[in-house]
Amino acid sequence: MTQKDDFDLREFLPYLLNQAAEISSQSFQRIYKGRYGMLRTEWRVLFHLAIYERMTAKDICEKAIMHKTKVSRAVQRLEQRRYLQRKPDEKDRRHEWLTLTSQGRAVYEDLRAHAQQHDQILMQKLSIEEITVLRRALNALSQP
Amino acid sequence: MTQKDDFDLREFLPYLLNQAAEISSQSFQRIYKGRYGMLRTEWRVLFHLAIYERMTAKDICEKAIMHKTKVSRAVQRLEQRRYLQRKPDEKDRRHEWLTLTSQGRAVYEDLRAHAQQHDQILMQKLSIEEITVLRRALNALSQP
DNA sequence: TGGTAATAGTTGAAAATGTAACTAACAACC
DNA sequence: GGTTGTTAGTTACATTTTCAACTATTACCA
Repeated sequence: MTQKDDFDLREFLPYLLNQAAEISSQSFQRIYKGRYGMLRTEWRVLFHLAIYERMTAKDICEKAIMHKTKVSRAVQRLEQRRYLQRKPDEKDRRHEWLTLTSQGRAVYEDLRAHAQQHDQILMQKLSIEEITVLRRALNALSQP
Repeated sequence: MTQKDDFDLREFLPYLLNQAAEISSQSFQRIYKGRYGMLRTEWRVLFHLAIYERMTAKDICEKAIMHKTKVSRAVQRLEQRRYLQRKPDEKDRRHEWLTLTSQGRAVYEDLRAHAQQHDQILMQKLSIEEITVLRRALNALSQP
């Protein structure tokens, strides 16, 4: 099992990104899954609602770059657990405004604290300068 | 929908990484899926075998950080399409050595060319310096 | 030697995801 | 006003993934 080719997988960005994303997500996953039985789609929706306060499912799709069926199902489950509320828009009843309940906000606060802690640990693997460049680069790559 | 919190999702590494990984994978997916009907797990196994020539499923699990059931199923499908061959180890018949067939190598060559092209496009979003730092950082984050 | 533990890999059922078709509400145009 | 098109969101079904249990083989050790 010795490397042969001139092409190095370790330089192929989609591969590298996926690898890093996978590994750096795992320990955070243990937290939201272990404490609240949540899925990745769910904490993402929860966090968006916490940060933006009031969004439609469509808004979340765009901000989080998630497919609408994923968002739809995540919202359903978060609603079942009473983490969020829906209110149809009076003027355009196709829209539903989503907001967190106080229970949802509490869960967010807890997870956010863990997320920040988790981020600290990740960042210890990098220098300040690397972190800055990394964030900038990831943001650039995230523009479709 | 205005931002409120002091916590910024756009600085949370697992989120950023996931976003960037997702988006930068999509156009490559169109290629391996469109041309060969392959899945992400499958091109990853194919590429590993092309580069390392001869591996067991276990080796692939470790290198690619994939669960053994994913690898097992990807190997099955690649075998069905005659992209790889299995040979049981004579000394320890729990191991199976996997190698690409010439057909598998041809598919790899084709996909590799596209991968490199795809990487070029991604890298146009970044400066040389950013690319260097990004690769280094992603490799660092990929160490569990 | 025999019995237990460990390892490589597979399988089946349950959970999650992707795709496409669907409903309901609104818009636009004649 | 009625027909057609668009948009937000849901649902049904097929495909993938996950999790746990399983087989087969080798290692360990009394």
